[in-house]
Amino acid sequence: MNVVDVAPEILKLVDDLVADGRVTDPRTPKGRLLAKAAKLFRVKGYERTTVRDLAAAVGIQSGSIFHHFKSKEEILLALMREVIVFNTSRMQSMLASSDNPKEKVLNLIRCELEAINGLTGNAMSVLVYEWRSLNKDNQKQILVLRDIYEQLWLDTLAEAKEQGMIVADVFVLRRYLMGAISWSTTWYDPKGDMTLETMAREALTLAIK
Amino acid sequence: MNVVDVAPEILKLVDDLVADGRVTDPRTPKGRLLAKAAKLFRVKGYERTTVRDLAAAVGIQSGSIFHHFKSKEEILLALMREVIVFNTSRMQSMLASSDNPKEKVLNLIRCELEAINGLTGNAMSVLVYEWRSLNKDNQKQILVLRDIYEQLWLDTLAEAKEQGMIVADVFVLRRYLMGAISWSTTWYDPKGDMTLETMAREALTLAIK
Amino acid sequence: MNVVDVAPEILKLVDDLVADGRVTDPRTPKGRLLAKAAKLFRVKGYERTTVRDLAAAVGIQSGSIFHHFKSKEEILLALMREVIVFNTSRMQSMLASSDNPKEKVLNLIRCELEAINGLTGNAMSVLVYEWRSLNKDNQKQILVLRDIYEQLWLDTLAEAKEQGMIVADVFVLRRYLMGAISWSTTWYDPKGDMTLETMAREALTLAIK
Amino acid sequence: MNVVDVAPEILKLVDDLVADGRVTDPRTPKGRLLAKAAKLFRVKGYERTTVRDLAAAVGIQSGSIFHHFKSKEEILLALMREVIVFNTSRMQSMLASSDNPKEKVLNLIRCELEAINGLTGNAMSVLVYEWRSLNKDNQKQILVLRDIYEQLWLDTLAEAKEQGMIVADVFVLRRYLMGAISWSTTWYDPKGDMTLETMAREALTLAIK
DNA sequence: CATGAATGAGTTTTCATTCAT
DNA sequence: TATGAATGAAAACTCATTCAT
Repeated sequence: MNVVDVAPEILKLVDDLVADGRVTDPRTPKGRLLAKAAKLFRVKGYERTTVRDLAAAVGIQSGSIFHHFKSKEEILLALMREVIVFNTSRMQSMLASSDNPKEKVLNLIRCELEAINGLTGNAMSVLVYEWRSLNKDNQKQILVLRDIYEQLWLDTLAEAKEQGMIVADVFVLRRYLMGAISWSTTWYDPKGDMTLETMAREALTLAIK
Repeated sequence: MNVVDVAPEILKLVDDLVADGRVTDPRTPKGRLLAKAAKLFRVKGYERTTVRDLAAAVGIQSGSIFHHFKSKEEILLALMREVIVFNTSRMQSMLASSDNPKEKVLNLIRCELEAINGLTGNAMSVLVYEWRSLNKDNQKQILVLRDIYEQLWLDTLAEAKEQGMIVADVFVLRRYLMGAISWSTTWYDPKGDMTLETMAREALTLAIK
Repeated sequence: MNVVDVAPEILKLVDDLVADGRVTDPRTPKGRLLAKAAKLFRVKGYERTTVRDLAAAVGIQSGSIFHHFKSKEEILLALMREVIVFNTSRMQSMLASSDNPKEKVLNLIRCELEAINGLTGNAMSVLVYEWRSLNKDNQKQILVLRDIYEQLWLDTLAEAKEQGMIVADVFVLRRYLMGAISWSTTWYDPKGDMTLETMAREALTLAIK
Repeated sequence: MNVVDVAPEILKLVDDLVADGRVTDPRTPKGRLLAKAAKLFRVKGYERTTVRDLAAAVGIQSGSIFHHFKSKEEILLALMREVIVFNTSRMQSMLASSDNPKEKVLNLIRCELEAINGLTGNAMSVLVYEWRSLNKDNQKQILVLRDIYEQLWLDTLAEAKEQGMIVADVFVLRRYLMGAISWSTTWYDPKGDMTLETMAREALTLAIK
């Protein structure tokens, strides 16, 4: 939407996923709609965002929304699906870049903080906080994708624990970290003094001493 | 709702607050309505819970709700106000019981985990996740109460930091802890193997080494 | 709606069915809504009649319709259910009044002509011509009731055939008669010269020589 | 649509009418659209059939429909106009083939049963049951054509009555026959045991003893 | 002629809220 | 206080129709 400095490897990742049909091209009308929806759903909440709000945000008529998506819930679903797909891919490539377990955990934390507070922040917040707005079938669909994502975390934490870097229960630790990181969407200000890197290092000390 | 084993000091606290007019007596129709509302708002979400749902849950007609509360949002507001008032009081009395900073932090954690996953769990979840459903004025009202609550945390953490028990930034740490503990509402199962005490000790290791 | 001369035995029948909960009291708001719906659905067609039309016809707001019926289709369903129940009851009592097969057939014809062109004319037309507007489940429900009604016809025609009064195939004859009689809704004018009794006798000659 | 055995005189009739511009050539895209529309309008009803349904059925995009017809209602109108024109022509040539009034009536019945249950069955059903979907002007237009068609019936029945073959009122008889024959679209199964010829002879006994 | 994205007026339905009883 | 019928504004969604390409 804005001309921001997006790292070239991110642009490459998006292009690859668009080419695979796994995410919607953000330059198409449908992609722009998804971006605006993420923002509105995050700020106002899914239920309080009307289809008219969405349409107004992208400059079309409300009826035209349904040319792109069968229903309002389909928008939410697409949003959630694509944000997990993207961040899972991103995390996978980041994990590949290091062998050191501690570095790997730090990378996961960086990645998730970036996901929550960076480019995909709106969609990630929606994923975390609008879960109940999906019907059971759609929840199941997303759950499959989340499980893949979570397994990356659990495997990495287990590796660190084997090496004695972690004493806590891995499962509980992951849940605590998830809550801690997700919640940052409500208070972290990217324009403030603190960098995400500082945040990541603080978070690492929660997990690893 | 059910006859559960509630610690006598809790009952006493409720009675005191009821006497002060700071919380609604849970044995009155209005109190029962608040309890049911907390449950429904948490499970279905505030927006997706209709006034009819609420009325059906307490066995009255939807119109009768408005003899107790001026509007649906008033119910949400009362819920949030009372759950903070109650848990702030509770935390204050717990803090008074110890001088050891580490013990104090542990007590805060215990208290908040208990608040989120125990008797006031429904209302606490609603407080955390339905924030955007309040209008600006009501948000301001609740914010005043939350600030009092949060100050108890910040003061205690600052004390522990002074004594070298904490290296992290106190503000960031508190936010991380808040997210971690709040999020447990989505995964902690009181009927499972893990006790809240175990959870509390795990959480303590996030903060203090 | 209007003060018409309704035969006392009809009023009695309605009262009995109302008392059993099998038909809606036409004097209640819900009953008046059904009557207006029958008229509108017949004249404009079910699909072309909007809920707003219905509401305007009974002098309420469109939203209030849903206080009485869960959906627009529920109105159609109730209409169809009640008109069959009523006319089946009526036919049963008429059949009981004669032993002569020819007289019985004539009575069935009178009854159906009366149903189509008399008091229940609107609802009967809707029953016959708006069938496809019901979903499969609702069609099944009505089919059960229609089968009971049709069996009265088939049994009576079979009796007349046994006595040599009919040569045609009973099944085909019934279908032809049904079409002939139903279609009269499109052309018979109760205010014109021809009486329903004349119509009935003409119809009898189609069946019995 | 399929390669069915169509009598050569029917093909000839169609060709003549196409040459006159009175009916659309069924081999053209427009003609195929009309055929599909007839089917869909009959099965789902005119109102419940969307322009998208029509387009999908003929394998084009919904916008392209409007290159062939100015509006959806124009399709309905063309359908009705052409099916009457065709069946009127057919009836006229059939009437010419006999001098015997009884034979003539039988031929009319055969012709109408064939029209309702044979090749033009879909369009005929639509003509009979979707009447209210035309606006007043279009109704008037079709009415002119129907009157020509009906006059063939009335003249023939009047002739038979003069010869003492019919006792009933000719007008009422025609209406009854029309209803009886039209209704057969709802129950007659061309793949079942009964032939249309059997049906026609049964129908003849309704009219003539 | 064909496409397909967009329109915009219209539809059914929802639901917090009111108020006479 | 309680009821429950009614309100009315707003919601999601539909769909015939248009039009630039």
